Amino acid sequence: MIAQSLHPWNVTYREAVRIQEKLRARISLTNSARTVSSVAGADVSYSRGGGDGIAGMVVLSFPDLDLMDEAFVRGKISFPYIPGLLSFREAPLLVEVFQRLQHPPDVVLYDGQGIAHPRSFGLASHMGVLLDLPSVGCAKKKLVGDFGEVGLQAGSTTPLKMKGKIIGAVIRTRRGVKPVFVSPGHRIDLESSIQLVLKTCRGFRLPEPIRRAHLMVKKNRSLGRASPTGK
DNA sequence: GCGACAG
DNA sequence: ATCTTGTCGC
Repeated sequence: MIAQSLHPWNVTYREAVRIQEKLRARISLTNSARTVSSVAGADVSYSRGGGDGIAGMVVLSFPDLDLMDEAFVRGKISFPYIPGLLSFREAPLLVEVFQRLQHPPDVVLYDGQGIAHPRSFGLASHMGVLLDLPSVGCAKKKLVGDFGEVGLQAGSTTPLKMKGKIIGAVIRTRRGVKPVFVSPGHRIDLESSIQLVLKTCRGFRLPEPIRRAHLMVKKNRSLGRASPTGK
């Protein structure tokens, strides 16, 4: 159970930034999982206008990537989208959906940044700290940082830097597509983050866990109302 | 003041 | 993210 008092979501921009600056100290960039036998993917989709949304998570075996578990939850989205504060908009529902999983994963891939963030505390890092579970950020666009050309071949990577420090990697997960931006979230290092993303790709731009979560969430949205069990 | 700007 | 038709390519 997550202590509500330590993780308030109804906050102002200033308070949110303050929380990030405080929680960033809890991040660990050392691998904590001896072995990875399951990898989860998370995603959130919104309804038009943005009153509420649906968060979903799928757990796949690793390295086989067979479906082990999945869950989704529909709820209100109160915080607006502000670059740098995405977690205050999506984390509430993501924490809820995570708690509905029957089989917690060894690591979770999030559709957003890890430490490749203005205050080194993107969505993946925030979720990792809240759940105290290894996490990796895999975004479709960069939020911060500079990088050079990325090889055209699948698997090519180039470092993402900010103020001279390597904060992540830009990865071409597939030939002919735009690269993705990977950065460790919590309890994992950059090299392992990169390898995890590459090993979970199955011919698509996005790693399978995130891709499956995205499809699952979007499917349930079209089905209308939420399921009583959320599963 | 002018860009940049996860989902 | 979401709003949207057709279209190019494997």
